[in-house]
Amino acid sequence: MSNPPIEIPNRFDFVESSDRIYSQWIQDGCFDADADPSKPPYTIVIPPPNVTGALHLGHALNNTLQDIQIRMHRMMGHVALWMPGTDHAGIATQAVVEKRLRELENKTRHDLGREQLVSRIWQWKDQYEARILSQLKRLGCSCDWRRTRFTLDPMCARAVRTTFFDLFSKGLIYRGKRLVNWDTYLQTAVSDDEVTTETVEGNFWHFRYPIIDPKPGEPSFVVVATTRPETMLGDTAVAVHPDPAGALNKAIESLEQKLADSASKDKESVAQQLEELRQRQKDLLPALEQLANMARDGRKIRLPLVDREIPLVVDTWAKPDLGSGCVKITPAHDPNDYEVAQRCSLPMINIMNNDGTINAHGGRFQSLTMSKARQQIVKAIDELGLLERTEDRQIELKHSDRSKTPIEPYLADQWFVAMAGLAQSAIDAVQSGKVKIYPERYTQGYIDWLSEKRDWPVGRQLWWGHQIPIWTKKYETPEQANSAREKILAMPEAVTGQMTASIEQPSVLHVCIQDDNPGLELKIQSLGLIRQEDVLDTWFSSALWPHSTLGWPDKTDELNYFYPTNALITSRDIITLWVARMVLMGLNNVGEVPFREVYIHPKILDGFGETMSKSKGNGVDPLDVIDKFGADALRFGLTWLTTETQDVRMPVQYECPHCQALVNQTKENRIKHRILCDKCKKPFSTQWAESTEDKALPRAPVVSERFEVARNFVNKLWNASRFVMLNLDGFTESPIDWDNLPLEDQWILSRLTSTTQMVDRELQRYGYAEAARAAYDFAWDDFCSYYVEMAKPRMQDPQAKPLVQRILAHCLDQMLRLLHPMMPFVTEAIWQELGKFTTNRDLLVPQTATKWLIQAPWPKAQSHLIREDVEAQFKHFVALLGAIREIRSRQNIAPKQRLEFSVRCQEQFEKLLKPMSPFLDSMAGAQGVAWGPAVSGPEIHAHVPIEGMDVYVDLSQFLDIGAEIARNEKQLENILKQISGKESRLSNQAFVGKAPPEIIDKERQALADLITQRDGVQQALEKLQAMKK
RNA sequence: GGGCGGUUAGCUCAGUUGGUUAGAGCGCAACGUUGACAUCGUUGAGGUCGUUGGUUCGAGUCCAAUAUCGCCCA
Repeated sequence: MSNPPIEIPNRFDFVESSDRIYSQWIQDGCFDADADPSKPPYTIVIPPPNVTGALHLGHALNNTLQDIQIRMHRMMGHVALWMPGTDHAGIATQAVVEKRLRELENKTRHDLGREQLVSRIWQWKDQYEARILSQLKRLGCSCDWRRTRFTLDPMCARAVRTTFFDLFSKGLIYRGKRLVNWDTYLQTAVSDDEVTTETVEGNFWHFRYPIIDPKPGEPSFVVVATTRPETMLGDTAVAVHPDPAGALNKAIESLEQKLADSASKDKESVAQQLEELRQRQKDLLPALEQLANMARDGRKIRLPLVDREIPLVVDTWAKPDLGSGCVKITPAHDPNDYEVAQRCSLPMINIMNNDGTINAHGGRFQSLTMSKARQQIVKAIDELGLLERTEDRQIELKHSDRSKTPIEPYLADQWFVAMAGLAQSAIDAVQSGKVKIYPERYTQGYIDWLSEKRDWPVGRQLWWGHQIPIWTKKYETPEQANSAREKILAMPEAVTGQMTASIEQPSVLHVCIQDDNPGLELKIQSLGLIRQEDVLDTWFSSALWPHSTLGWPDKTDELNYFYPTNALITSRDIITLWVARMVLMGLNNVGEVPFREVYIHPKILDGFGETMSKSKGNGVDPLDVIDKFGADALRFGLTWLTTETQDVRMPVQYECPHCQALVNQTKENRIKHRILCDKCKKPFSTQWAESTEDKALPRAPVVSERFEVARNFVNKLWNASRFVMLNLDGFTESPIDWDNLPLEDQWILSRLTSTTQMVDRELQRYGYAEAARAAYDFAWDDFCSYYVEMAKPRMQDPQAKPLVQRILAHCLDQMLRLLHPMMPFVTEAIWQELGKFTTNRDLLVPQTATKWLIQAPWPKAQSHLIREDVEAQFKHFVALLGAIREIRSRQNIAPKQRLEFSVRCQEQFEKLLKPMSPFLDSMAGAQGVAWGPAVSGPEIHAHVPIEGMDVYVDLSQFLDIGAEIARNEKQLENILKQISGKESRLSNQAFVGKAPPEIIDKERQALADLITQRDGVQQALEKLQAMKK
């Protein structure tokens, strides 16, 4: 099979090829993975993207890296399953839909009701899921789409119910009153992980609280300071430190220590703080001591505005070194105060409604928002003459990551998963090495976080998610609750383990039902129990993803074969939220870790080092990049950038839709609705466009020049392949005479083999950039710049041609395989073209090429082909070629002008390089006229000394003496610099005495070479200078 | 406050266990296009490796301090 008369275009048409190839893969079931005990499995579950919105560049990176592993392992002969799907992302998705509802229809979720809103969210989900999956397909992801899952689908729902029931039965799920982070905008609790702290300008208000019946000599009021004055409505105590003198002394001591340790420029401020504390010791301490005594004596305070009697208590939370030394205690609205209340048995008064307004406990401030109440309370306190002073102050304020509004700490009923045992199991899994995290430095954070063993608040006051399968009733007495419980546990459904019940002290009954069972639910409801409205935290269902997608709780063949999965590839911000929870849930449910390895990849930042996000306007849509550069370029570009230590910084540009000029994105223009092109001055719109006028303008895609490297590489590979195929006419499968291969063939096979080793090794250890660079360097430098160039003259020789063809075809074949995981489309397209010429081109493992490259065996390096001696010899050829090219360039000799050179060298160099003359001819337009130890340069020449050789180029026709003198002078200077460096090193007794002998020998040898070179250059210079005169 | 990471050419990044003259791509300069590729080729210019100190015969690499940027946790 050879020589079909076909035209190959000189560009890879990725637009035409990609969709066609992708659907052919699908058609042939190339991505399908079914349990096959005769082969090893390789499994990755996708980190399910949120259906909140479309994918961005970070997802493109994440999924490219997964696809590389999947494609490589598939080629290695594994049954490679990549499990796809999406995540319902409770808060995030509901928030987006609610926001649209408000903007477009001016309605709230309560106007619609639960059912209606959830149905709207399903519509949204359907739309974005489709979009996300099509993005993944355009990226080339080889997921087993038949298995696509969604965290809210019936299969995942069943896993959630089963898990919840199991944990509840084990007593690991409970309800309690806890202080939660309340998002007043979304009206739900959010976890600590969904909260960010920001520094804002605020105030510190100092209030006077009157003391009831002070004894003679005692103050008539205490001063407390607060950044949130409205919370005073819920104050239930004022605290003072039990031992103010001791606490102050301790603070002073630690500052003194700090003063001694700190650098001089910090000393001043530390000294100042110290002075303030000493002053405080003098001025304030006696009063604080007195207050502590008063507290012990049971003195009470009259809380202004609400007119409530509250105690003065002692607690170490009051810091004598801060403010007045006294602190108001609002247990229902501050985490620290909550702890004080528990220690001192104080009542907890909740003053806030779910929507962030003041409730009935706020008296006349009821139904004001917290911020309105703040103003009025400060005013009222001031009018009572109780406002001592107001300070400006920077305060740390928690914000909800979801709604970007300030968090109100709030006492609420909350469902928790008890973490102690579960967390320990997940710690053990990593410490024992059952789960390995790459790069290793992320391990500590994982362990630290789990070690806190904080119970996991799993309830969310949302409508979008898995509703908690618990039915609840509060009884009048514990006895009633208990007898109801016993009645339920005696029901057949409880006896058979479909249902269980527990008591929340003192008299609340909770019934948990395992499966979706409307009949049983009605039965329970008829007993007056009402289902919990809350849904579960999204991460609860995500935590089950590796086994729920494989069919758990059923013992499916898939679960048996594909679990534990091999690798999880994700981003560092969800190591705790997701990775840790998957580990502990996998261990709890299946009894085995969910994956063996976790690879944490870099994040993509914009040109200013900021994370990309839609809300900043600096995000990049992968489809824009794919449209402009092709999916292969996007993938290879991202792979190229995935180094171990660094995040990826990616400056982005708008591509003008009128003239295609690139306009740099800046912090200024990235928030604009319309931008004028720098070049054609015409306006275009951005993602922000709102007015009909702006929207009518064409939108500029946002792209990055950083994909040009990869786009160029795709082109290079395509054209190198094109060259090979255009030269395969008359291809025969003749056997190779391995023992008598020419140097260049041995060399390229050696390079190919090391490259194979490198790519294989690096990809298996997630060294993506290293693998990409190795493949790139081989293809571009070794194969294209040398081997293909040397093949050109050899092709003219009918005797040499068959061998060259075989080696070319072999190298191309192997290169395509190595590059396929990184750039699947172009390599597959070439594979199909190449197959038209020959399907038997693998020199090492004689085999017929598979129909699709995606199914081809992964190359196995045969290390005996690595020939360091050959590679070393080849370097001399490269040096000689470089020397001649350098002279050509310096002397500005026209490319078509041929020239002659001679080489003074040892015989072994002559033997080595003389046979390669044809290559110097074709690659440098130069002909060697004399070789050997006796050679001296022609009368008028340029001279370049290289290792072991003196190269002379006959310049009688071209010599630009000035240029030649300059070149030699520069070279001489360089050589002299090196010589003096070496001489001083070698004359250093310490070096000669202590350095290892091989290093010293190397230095001596290098020095001798340099001296020879120096002499040559000096002679040449003398000659040139004589000619000039 | 604690932890992690970064700082190397104009830009974006590599740099093995310390060992010749610190590399790549882009950008820049010069030359070049009828046979794989101008998304290309050849050649070149460009770096006191954030700062200071230490260990060592020898430090971009190891240690300490420091500056600065980013992220995570409190």
